[in-house]
Amino acid sequence: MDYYSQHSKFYVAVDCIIFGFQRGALKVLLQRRGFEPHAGEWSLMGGFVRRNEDVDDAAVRVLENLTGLRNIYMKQVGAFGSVTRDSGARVVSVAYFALLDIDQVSEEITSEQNSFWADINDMPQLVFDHQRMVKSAHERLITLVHSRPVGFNLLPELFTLTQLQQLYEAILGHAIDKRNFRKRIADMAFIEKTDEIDKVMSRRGAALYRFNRQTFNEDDGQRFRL
Amino acid sequence: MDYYSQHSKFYVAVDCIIFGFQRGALKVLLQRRGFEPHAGEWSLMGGFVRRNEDVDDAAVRVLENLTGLRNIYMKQVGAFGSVTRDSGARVVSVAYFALLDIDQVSEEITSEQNSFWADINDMPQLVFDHQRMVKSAHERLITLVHSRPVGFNLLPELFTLTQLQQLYEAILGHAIDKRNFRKRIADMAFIEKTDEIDKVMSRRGAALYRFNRQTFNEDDGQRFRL
DNA sequence: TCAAAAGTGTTAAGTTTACACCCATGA
DNA sequence: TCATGGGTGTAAACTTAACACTTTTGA
Repeated sequence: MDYYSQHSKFYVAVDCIIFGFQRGALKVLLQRRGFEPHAGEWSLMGGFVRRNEDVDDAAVRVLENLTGLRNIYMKQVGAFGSVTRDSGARVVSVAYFALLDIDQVSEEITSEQNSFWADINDMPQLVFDHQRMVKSAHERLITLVHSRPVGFNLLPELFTLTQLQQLYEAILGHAIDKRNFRKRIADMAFIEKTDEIDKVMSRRGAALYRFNRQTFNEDDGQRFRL
Repeated sequence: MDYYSQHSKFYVAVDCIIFGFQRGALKVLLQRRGFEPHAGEWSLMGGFVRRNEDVDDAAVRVLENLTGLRNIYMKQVGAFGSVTRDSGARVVSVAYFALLDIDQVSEEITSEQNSFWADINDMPQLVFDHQRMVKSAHERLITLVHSRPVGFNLLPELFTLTQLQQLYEAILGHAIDKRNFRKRIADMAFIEKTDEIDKVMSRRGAALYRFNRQTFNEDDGQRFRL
């Protein structure tokens, strides 16, 4: 008997905090829990880690199952390991957050999954410690967003400056001065104005912009800061 | 058979990145691994989570076992869950970092534990993914230190401004202008000058300061930023 | 008396904030 | 023609960065 086998084993799960942005609001994808205890209540999207699966890969798998999307920006939030966190069994859960373009998730798939996009400021009660997970994930997102160009993951490829500003206002939870915001954006060469015009949000039309990741990576001096 | 029991179980471990500060250098406490595989090689201080133990509590327990200290500042770094990370068995490990005053750890206990304080810039090779854990922990520490008064955990209760500056230089990895540094410190009412004088580091003697956590918490306007 | 660390201000550059009006368009 | 969202610049306040010499003491 080796040294390892004298120790206890645990279920290991992943839970995903899936962020989206819609009509000026930051949203989180929630799902009705499908098994006891607390079947039918709202929870994050989760799943158990498999025997031969990296924990990170389990999160990717769960996300793909529930949204149909791959290659999504994900980051680990941390492990939640209280003895009593899951009343059904001892489960250590690793939380991940994902940032995606809400329009890429078909309504078909969300209704099939019994899931819906809750406003982060108006969420139903969640099972177990999922509320805490959301809070941690949101805090991480706020920190991240100040120094890394991750917000673009929540927008379509082409977006207007108004959308971008509303996105940051939603994440940070406070208003931003329009002129100052646009000045800062103008200084970032990797946020490129395209020739396209969005006519959906205004009669006048707004220029559409694109985040150029390559320019961002290449231009050594490029930094994102808000 | 309930829904949980169809899933796999895993060993869950904690690994501690224990930071200390000594003679101008940021240090990490390493230990010779006591069991196979890789027995005798350098590793972080770790241990397995017990059946009825919170993961956070396991980290506290491991730290206390290996340093004799309690009530130490600790924060989770994250879970490391690659299938192949531990060649002995499938182990999901949750890393934590701790900040403590190196002088509080007796040399007796470190020699008994086969451990030593490695300079963060000159560490031996570590087993498994422990090097990555140290890197993540250090990055987290750098981020944290910019906005939270956590550095004091690495110093004795009374410290000189030179010590404090050297600490920040060691954590951040770059030199800081002495006058600018001292100006910023002077603006923080919660870093109090005491009547004590340190005569160890200089003939002239340097004023000893103290971090007053209460003042920091109470004074609502107080913010720490470096 | 000298070596070693402690202590101390000013200025210029850069960054951040506050703030209000005209523009283009479709209904 | 008017309602709606798009787009634009300047000045003051504040923050950061650069920089060099004097003090105290024990050996």
